[in-house]
Amino acid sequence: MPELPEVELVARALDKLVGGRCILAAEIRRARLVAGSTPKDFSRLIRGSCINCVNRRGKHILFELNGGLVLIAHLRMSGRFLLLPPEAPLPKFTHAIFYLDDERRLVFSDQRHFGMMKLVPAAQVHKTKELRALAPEPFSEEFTPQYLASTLARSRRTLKETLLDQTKVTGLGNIYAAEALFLSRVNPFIIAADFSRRRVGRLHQAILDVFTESIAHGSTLNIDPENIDGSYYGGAYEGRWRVYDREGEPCIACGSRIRRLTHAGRSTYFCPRCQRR
DNA sequence: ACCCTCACCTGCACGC
DNA sequence: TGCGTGCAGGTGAGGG
Repeated sequence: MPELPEVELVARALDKLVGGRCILAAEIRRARLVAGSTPKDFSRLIRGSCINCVNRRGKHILFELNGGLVLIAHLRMSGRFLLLPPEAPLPKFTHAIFYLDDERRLVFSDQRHFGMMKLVPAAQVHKTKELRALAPEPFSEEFTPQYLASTLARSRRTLKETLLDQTKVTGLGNIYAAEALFLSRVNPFIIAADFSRRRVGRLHQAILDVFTESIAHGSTLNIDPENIDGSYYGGAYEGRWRVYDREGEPCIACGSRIRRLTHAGRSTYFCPRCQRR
């Protein structure tokens, strides 16, 4: 269920915890986890690799291995990386185990089975179907208000749908899209192409602000790979949502009741007063 | 190129 | 207590 801030924090934590470690062996327990490969081939390919560093692109985690391979992982809704000490039992829904050279195991567990992993040559990473169509990184120089304005101008879908499209803006999910729209006081149901160009700057800034704030506060979820007993919930940023999951509660700005509408198959939370069309 | 629907899974909260 | 229903933070395939 992670969005950009969670994935960023997971990647940073993994970089610190497993950067420099080597993978002695890998065990894939759920075949469909590894896209485009068999568990056997995947394990054979990754065995003996050392992890140079761990990065992020969009919501994908990139393990850069020596030997010219990159492991691309996506957590989707419920995927989680855990670093288990030698005696710790495997969590439920363990789909992959990487045996490291420090006696620990890096485990991928995923209740809803939506997560995926893929090994690709380093030179091909950004040409894979997973990464090649992604929009610019929100914190890159490319992601300017002008970029956002011209992207929105070409979409006939609503702002909310367009913001969730990773080829238009990368990193937003259902929570932070709602938060960014609220913060900039923009109505989620405006057709993107009809959105006033004058207001794009404020929306652009709000996107950066919700990401920055959440990363700084430790995100909404408890994604610490070393917190192997903890629940997924209980992240430091939890409870700081301004509109998400607050249906019927008072708007923090005006006191109106926050509304929830199902839109494009997903819940959209907004303040009917602050976010008028 | 764009946009829509459905599919992938398990668990949990809710109402009866 | 049990059972049915709808919902959950993400994306890709396949169709038009």
